[in-house]
Amino acid sequence: MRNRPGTGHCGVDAAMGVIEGKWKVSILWALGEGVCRFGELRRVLGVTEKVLAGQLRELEGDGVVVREDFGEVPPRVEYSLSARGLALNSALRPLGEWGRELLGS
Amino acid sequence: MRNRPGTGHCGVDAAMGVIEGKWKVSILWALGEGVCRFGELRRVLGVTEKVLAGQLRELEGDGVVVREDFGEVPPRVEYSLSARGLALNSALRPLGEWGRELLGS
DNA sequence: CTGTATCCTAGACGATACTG
DNA sequence: CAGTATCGTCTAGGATACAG
Repeated sequence: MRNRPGTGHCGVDAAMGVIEGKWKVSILWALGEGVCRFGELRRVLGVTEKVLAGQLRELEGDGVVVREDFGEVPPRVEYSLSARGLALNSALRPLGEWGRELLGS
Repeated sequence: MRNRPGTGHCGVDAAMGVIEGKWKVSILWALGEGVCRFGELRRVLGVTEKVLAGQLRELEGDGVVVREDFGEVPPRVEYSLSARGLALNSALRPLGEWGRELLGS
């Protein structure tokens, strides 16, 4: 969903652009628990390789996720949160509390 | 975008469900400035009636926006934020700051 | 194991016309 | 003015197959 309007709340829009994607916040959440391998992430979330790879590429491009390739055979790649990713997770917390209240009402 | 996973960060997911939609946060932002009529909103955002109406219905259904119909002729309808909507706007602020930092880097 | 390449579908969004 | 009704488009996401 590109082409977001820039009505003045630009910061939120920028953040939404980063978060947008069906699995992004789930990935952020999972990586918040600690480093995670591709396949592990895949199993936990229950998402196809193509989609997971895509979301990870975007998160990586936005600098919130770090990809580390160990260049081994068989392949071993680990994903983790960058400092920026950690900050994003924190910024998401109030929203999470708001949502939780919504659920319990 | 329904069918979000429930990996444990359920609150954020619930919130994302409410916010999801190209114009939702813009609407929230605009109404944060004060009460607003349908056409006014439409002009400010530059969105079609159909889409705006849809987004407003959903926000109303989620209890963050209040619709007041004055039953006049010609029609006069005003939209505003509920207490819950105000809280949502506040919960969005940290995310906005995170996004702003992202922009200025 | 960690991806990429194709193909396909649902649904969000937009353009336009119309109504009370 | 504040919508509803139709129709068309576009793309994110899913299924599947294949590759290094």
